[in-house]
Amino acid sequence: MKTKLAALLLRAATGAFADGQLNSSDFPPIDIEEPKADAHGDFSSNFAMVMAAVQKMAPRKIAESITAKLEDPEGILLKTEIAGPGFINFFVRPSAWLPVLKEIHQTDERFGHANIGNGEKVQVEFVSANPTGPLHVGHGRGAAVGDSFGNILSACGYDVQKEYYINDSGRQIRTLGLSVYLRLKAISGDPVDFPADCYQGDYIRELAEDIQQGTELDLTRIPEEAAISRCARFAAKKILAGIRSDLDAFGVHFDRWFSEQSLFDKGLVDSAVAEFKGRDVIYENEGALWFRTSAFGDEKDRVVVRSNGQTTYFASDIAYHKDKFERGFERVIDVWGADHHGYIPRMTAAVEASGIHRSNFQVILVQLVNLLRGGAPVAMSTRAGEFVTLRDVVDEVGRDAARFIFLTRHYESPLDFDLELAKQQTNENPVYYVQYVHARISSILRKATERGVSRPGGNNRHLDLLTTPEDIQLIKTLARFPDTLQAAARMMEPHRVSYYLMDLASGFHAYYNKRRVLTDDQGLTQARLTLVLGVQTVIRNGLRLLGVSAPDRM
RNA sequence: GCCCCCGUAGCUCAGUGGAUAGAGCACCGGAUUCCUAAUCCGGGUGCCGCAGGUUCGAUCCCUGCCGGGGGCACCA
Repeated sequence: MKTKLAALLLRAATGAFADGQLNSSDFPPIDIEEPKADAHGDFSSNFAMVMAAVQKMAPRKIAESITAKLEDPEGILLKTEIAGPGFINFFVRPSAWLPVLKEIHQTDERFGHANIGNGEKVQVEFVSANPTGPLHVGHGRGAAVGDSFGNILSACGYDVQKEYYINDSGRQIRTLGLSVYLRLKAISGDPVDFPADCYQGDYIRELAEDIQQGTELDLTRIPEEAAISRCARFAAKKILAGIRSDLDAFGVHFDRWFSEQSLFDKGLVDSAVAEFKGRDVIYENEGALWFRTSAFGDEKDRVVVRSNGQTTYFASDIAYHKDKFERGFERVIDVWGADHHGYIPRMTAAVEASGIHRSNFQVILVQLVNLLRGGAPVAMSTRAGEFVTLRDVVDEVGRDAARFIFLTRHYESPLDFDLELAKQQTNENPVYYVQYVHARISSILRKATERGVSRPGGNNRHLDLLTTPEDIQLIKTLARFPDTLQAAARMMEPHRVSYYLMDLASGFHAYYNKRRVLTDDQGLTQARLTLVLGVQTVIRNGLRLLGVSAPDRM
């Protein structure tokens, strides 16, 4: 509808210029918006105001010239008005909305999808938690945001790959191995001191018990480094399996799990370092190798190989992101926790040094989650192993509620996640409010079948019986869905879909209380069944993008 | 000290440079012989943190300040 109106405006403006009514044919891009106030019509454009300076004319005067030339061959418009400082307001003929229902019926699960992405290859990397412990609630938020955003991009015509980067190499993994090893020794009675940086959760104890059961070898009696390394590999593998299963339970699936260690195994870290060294982007100072990130906007240079010869995680990250673009992704999006924001300049620098334009690398910084129970903070400490895991949360409040709540805030806002609230089935927990629409409509359909009412196709001839303001209002809301998805994709804001669904749900519930779907009038019943089927389809499509189920009964 | 995010109704939060800034919760009152009451309808709230600037127009963009949270390493 918006694109149609924009085309009409442009044609009218061109006509007005040809007639000498306008001074310039240098027209700005046409922006059509939906006014908040009904009195301002269904759509509105600031076209005339925006070009006032170029035309050297009063905005209202321009608007008059344009609307005078406005043609409406399809009869979409009831009227146009010039209002305020020069807005052109469009009032759409109610029946012009009806074809939307046909479109929903025809495109069904693809309704709302678009092709603004043009098949562009995009990678979304998210979660990527180190396999040193179970996922916590913050990871859950990143998972919900990354997964849903990936879904939305796919729906908008991007060729999306979702990837999880496994930090299965380096210092933290060794610390994990050491933690398990020391716990193992403690279990077998050796006196041990646990260094402060060791992990101490119950899961470490379980891992220690598991590894000893799984082998004939007494790991406390073999050389220490070998034992630690063995513990590390075992523990990382086991924890990663747990992470996969937790994400699976959360409804999050990755196209690829990318191992950091594989970069070393293929020599990609060494070759990246060598390449940048050859180009003098990496240089040596005080025995360490430094990446010249300051030449690309970072505040100072960063170490990639320490003076003891060990590479830093940054070194792997450089090789990893280089590899991403070499795999053909035109755009790479990383979803990180907000505590990593200081890492953005150096990563961007590395990408740019690799010959990629910095705008092709984007980071979504997801703010922290405060876990509450009944308003009181839940104390958590990763090192001490006292925390509520993502799995705990999903088990307690359910996958649907958890996923939806993570997407009811802009990701740049800190989120209070209250476990008690998440379990409540009130309007403060809107996932049920939205799902209830789907269930209610299923119920209407069951009732219709019971009464022997046939289910309408999209082409039913009775749609023009949908004439009440409530009918039209609901269809208008449905018509907004494609725009909502595109805005969510363009602005990288999946929460827009959640808010849209709440809005649609509110519209439907109001409709349900005011109008009957199954009436004595066969034609009207057919028409309204088509309408509520449309609502159900859009709810289902939206929820699917968010990874939330659409139940037929509640 | 430097960097990032936040500051909008009593609370939790939406808000794409546009017109009279919106929801939910909480509070009060009402609606169900009839498709699921996990629902709906009515009732009122705002120096959009403060001060400048850009603009025909700023909650939105820019600068400074105030308040809250997070981050600064040859850690990740």
